[in-house]
Amino acid sequence: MRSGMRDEIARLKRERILEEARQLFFEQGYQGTTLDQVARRLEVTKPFIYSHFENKAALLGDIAERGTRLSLKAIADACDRKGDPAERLGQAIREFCHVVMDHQANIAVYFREDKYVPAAASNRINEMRAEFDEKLAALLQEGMEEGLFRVDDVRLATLAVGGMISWMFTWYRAGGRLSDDHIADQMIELVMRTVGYDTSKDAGQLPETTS
Amino acid sequence: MRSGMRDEIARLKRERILEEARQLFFEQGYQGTTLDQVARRLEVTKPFIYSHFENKAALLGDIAERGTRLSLKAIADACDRKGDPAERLGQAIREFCHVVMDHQANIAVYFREDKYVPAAASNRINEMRAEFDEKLAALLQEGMEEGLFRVDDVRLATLAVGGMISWMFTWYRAGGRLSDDHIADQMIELVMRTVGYDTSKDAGQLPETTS
DNA sequence: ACAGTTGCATACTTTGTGGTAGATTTCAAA
DNA sequence: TTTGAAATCTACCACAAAGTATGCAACTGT
Repeated sequence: MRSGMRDEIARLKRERILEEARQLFFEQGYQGTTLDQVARRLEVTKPFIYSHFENKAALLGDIAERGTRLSLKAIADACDRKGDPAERLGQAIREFCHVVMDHQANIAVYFREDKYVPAAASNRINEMRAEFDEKLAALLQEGMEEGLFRVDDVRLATLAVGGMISWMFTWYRAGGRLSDDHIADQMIELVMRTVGYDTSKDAGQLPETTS
Repeated sequence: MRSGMRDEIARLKRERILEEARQLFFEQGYQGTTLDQVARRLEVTKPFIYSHFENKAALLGDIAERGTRLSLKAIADACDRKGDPAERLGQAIREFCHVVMDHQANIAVYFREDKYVPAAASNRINEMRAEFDEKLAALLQEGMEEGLFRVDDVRLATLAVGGMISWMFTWYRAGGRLSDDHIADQMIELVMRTVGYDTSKDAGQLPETTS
């Protein structure tokens, strides 16, 4: 067996452990979940987990870090793209919405269990969160300077927009009344208004006073 | 000693216990806080707490329930008042903002520790949350019908607005860059835009195309 | 086929903390 | 001052769950 394959298998095992842990932490809380429960779901025993992770908190750290990394990536990718700030903001919100919906458990577990994330992971997460806010704020600022957006306080608007989308992890249910794409479209619309973008400038929208 | 005074003292003691518990739960998490720590802060011992509360979860239940009750009251009071929907929404958001800022620990602890709130309190909380959403949604609906607001989906807009304000518990710091009143004013402005209210109709605002 | 290494289960220890029984103090009323 | 009850402390228990020592089994490479 080539040694690359061992690593691949080890990575797969880690992934499966994280998968079950994330689901149980999401459903029952971090402290409300025992490692024996996680092991039982995987049809293994506790030492199996300990042979792949340092301790229980390491599981939480990985789960939380992934949620943050994906969120940052969604925003960063869209922000760094070409196009006018309105288009880029729309795309950033769309991707962030999908991250929240597709990785709801990661995001929810992180925000709830923040306090128990190991310091090393927590530091990395805080850096990513700072970068997330900076990217988003910079995009709003740019839009302001181009006269596309209008807000009194960019920092506050950033928090408001970020919160509006992040909050989705509390109410989103897969397979609900609305499709994921529809939810994302709607949220984009609401965000655009929040930052004072005049959607009547876009094609296919009725200006307010047409007669 | 009149028996009324005993009750008053008992209530005071309960309040002090809740006060310290709330602060510690907020700072360290519910499971991260021991009852011995709470007792130590009060300069008493554990059985003192048990003579006033059934168990640890009862503390959490009371803390969580209060946060929800105050949030609901803020929205309900403003919604049930007279005035046009825009004024009432503005007032509702203002009061809700102040609840989040003044009772941040209650709100934060509830959202984080949701899973560990006893069933009885949890049921009452869920009823209040449903009422919160209904009141807010009804107000948006009313504003829609009067042509003041414009959103594609009232339910989604309600969640977005509620989330934008609720999320404040994650970033608000007392004594920060902006005053509480200023933050509330700004949030009202952002919410009004989100629901499609045309603020240029208000006095003192410049219409977009004046020349 | 065999040696050596890796991986995991059995079964155990340890510790922290929620919760409690019973002793003791405090205090109002007589 | 005495008394009885309410309030609170001292000291303890029970137990759950994180983490581990030891050994066995299953692969890998020669």
